[in-house]
Amino acid sequence: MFSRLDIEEQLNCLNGVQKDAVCTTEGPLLILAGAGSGKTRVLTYRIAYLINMGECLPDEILAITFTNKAAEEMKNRLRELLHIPDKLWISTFHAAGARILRSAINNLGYERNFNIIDTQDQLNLIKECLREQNLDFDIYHPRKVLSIISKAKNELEDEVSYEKNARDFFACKVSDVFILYQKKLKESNCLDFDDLLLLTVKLFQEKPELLNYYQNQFRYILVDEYQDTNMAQYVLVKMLAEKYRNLCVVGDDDQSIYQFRGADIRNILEFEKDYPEAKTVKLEENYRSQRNILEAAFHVVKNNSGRKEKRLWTRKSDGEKVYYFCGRDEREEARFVVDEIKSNQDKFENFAVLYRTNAQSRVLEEILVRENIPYSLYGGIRFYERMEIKDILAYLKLVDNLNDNISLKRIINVPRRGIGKKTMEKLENYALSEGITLFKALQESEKAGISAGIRKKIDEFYHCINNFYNMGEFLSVQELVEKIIEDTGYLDALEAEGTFEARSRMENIKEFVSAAQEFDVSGEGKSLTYFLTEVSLVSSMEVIGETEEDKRVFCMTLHAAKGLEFSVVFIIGLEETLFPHSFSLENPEDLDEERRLFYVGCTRAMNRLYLTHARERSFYGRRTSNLSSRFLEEIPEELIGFASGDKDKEWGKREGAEPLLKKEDTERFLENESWSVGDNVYHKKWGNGIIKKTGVSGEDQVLTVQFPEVGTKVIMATYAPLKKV
DNA sequence: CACTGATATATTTTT
DNA sequence: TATATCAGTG
Repeated sequence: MFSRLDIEEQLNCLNGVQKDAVCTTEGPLLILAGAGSGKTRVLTYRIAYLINMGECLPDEILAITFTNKAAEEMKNRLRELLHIPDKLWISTFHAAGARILRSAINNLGYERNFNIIDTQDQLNLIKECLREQNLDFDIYHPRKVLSIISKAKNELEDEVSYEKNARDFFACKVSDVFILYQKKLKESNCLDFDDLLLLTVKLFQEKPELLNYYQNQFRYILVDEYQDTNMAQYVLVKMLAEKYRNLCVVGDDDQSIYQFRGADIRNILEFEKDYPEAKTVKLEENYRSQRNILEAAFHVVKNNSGRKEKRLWTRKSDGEKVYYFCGRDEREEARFVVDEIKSNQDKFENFAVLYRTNAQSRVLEEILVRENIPYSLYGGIRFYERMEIKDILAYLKLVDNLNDNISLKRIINVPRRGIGKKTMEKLENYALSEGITLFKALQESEKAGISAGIRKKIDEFYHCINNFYNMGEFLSVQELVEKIIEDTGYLDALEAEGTFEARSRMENIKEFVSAAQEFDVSGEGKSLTYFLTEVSLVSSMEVIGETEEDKRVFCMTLHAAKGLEFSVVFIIGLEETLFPHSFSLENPEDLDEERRLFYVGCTRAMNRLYLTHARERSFYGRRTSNLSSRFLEEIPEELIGFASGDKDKEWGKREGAEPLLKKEDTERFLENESWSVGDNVYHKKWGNGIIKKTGVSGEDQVLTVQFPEVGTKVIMATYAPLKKV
């Protein structure tokens, strides 16, 4: 424990406003924290202050972050400030909801060992419901229906109240799907992400004594990224904070970038209306970026309507201008980026390349590989979303929760057991008519009218799962996983496949086993249920590619970059229809969100910012040429410098998007695509190989490549996912 | 029931 | 481009 003097000393590293934000512990407090204004620092110090001043005990604080990563980071920082870290409730809304529901969801007719399904499973379930309702996918687009349902849930509308409000024909049909979807979830004892919030609120509504319990426990509540909360989260906070009203929310309306997901910016704009006694603190001093960068970002975001008036300032100098580059196509753009990184004598880890869509990373990656630059790619397919991992998880989920029809259906024929569509139909019908779970129905497959041969297979599967279930108690998660991949023949099946892909799957499974082991060691006898919860909620942005410790260039979407900072930032693909994205062009509100996204991107940069675009790029197979992004035009000309060194070119006229590079410059970036016999190459599907022969067919270069794993293949160099090693 | 190849189709961001 | 779905065959 610190003495009062220690605390004051600790607070000396904060500025006056920050100190104010930390020390105003009682009553509602709104902290408007601009980008780079030391927000995280304020939050962690506030928590440390509360505890060290003896205002409350660690478990009386609830701190909500937007991502698991942010929660982790906050915990780590607090570990340095406090000696008693682990009792704090620091988590995302969803994790907090899951934790509460784990102890009390039986009040809502679910069991405590519920499973959490991810977006993919959600979509499959929606499709299943649509099929059962005989609804045409072309009219009732599954993704669309899912997003309607998800949106409803985030606005605390469950299937019952949605049905009441459904007015037109379409909504009525959606309502039917909603009801069926929810029924299936409940039968399987599964929750989706939205349920974690919706059901927590419901629980509190139906069991006031429970709400009361938590209200008493959480004397101090902090919510980070408040601008990105949705209605369900807003209500949840409001309920919990009602008793003590010691609610501190931190946010920046200019950085609200999740409205597409139901975040409601009004939550922050109207905080003062909800809590009239609230105090507001503005953190406007930016400690991160040089002035030019800040100015450029400001001049873009100021065009948004309905923002809270504010302007960041910095003590730093103007710094360099914002660099601009226009490439001929996306490869030239990528080559420019890589070239700049190489010619700067800076460390790789100081660079970040940000883009609007994950698809843009491919070209970039290609060039980075070719130029031998270590990099990390964030996003894309996440570890726990890989097919093989989801399969193993489905086994675990089923073992942990035998009601889970969703998981059962996923793995009953994985690896192949000869239990196909027809058989499943019979089983499902039987289960439905008897009102039992699918797992139960397996036991009675004879009554379901299934022939003896297949029945044998079903029995085998049943006993296999049953065996896991019975042993589950005595085994660690790692042991259970190992037993599953052995006994089900999952590994054998992969082995038998013998392809490069199968081998990489086995690698991933190995990695999963060690993740399970890690859990067993650190989790101190925590249950399988706990493991599954953790895995379901952790996004764990995966790091793909060369992982030379931390010395690598970071590539990620603009969304993923929120909360991070880098010395040098590239924002690429600044073109109309890409950024701003085409889906946002019709609606001014969506356009504002794109603009905020741009703002977030710019303010990640400390010392240097590059903005690039390409005049032509292939979109989804098709070549398209785009106008340069309107965001570029919104930046005052005097803040812009030309990366190509050509200062005479006119800036920002979209009509006149003539080459901004001189021809010689352009040629510098032109690709020297040469393949020769003997080159070692890497193919996405077939792995490493060696070029045996080169030739030309029409306009395309044809390569004959020998792959040790799969034999010799003839490949079109222009199209194949091929890289030099 | 499993596999193949052809065709269509949509293509953002994440807990 | 990458994936999903479908029809046809083994």
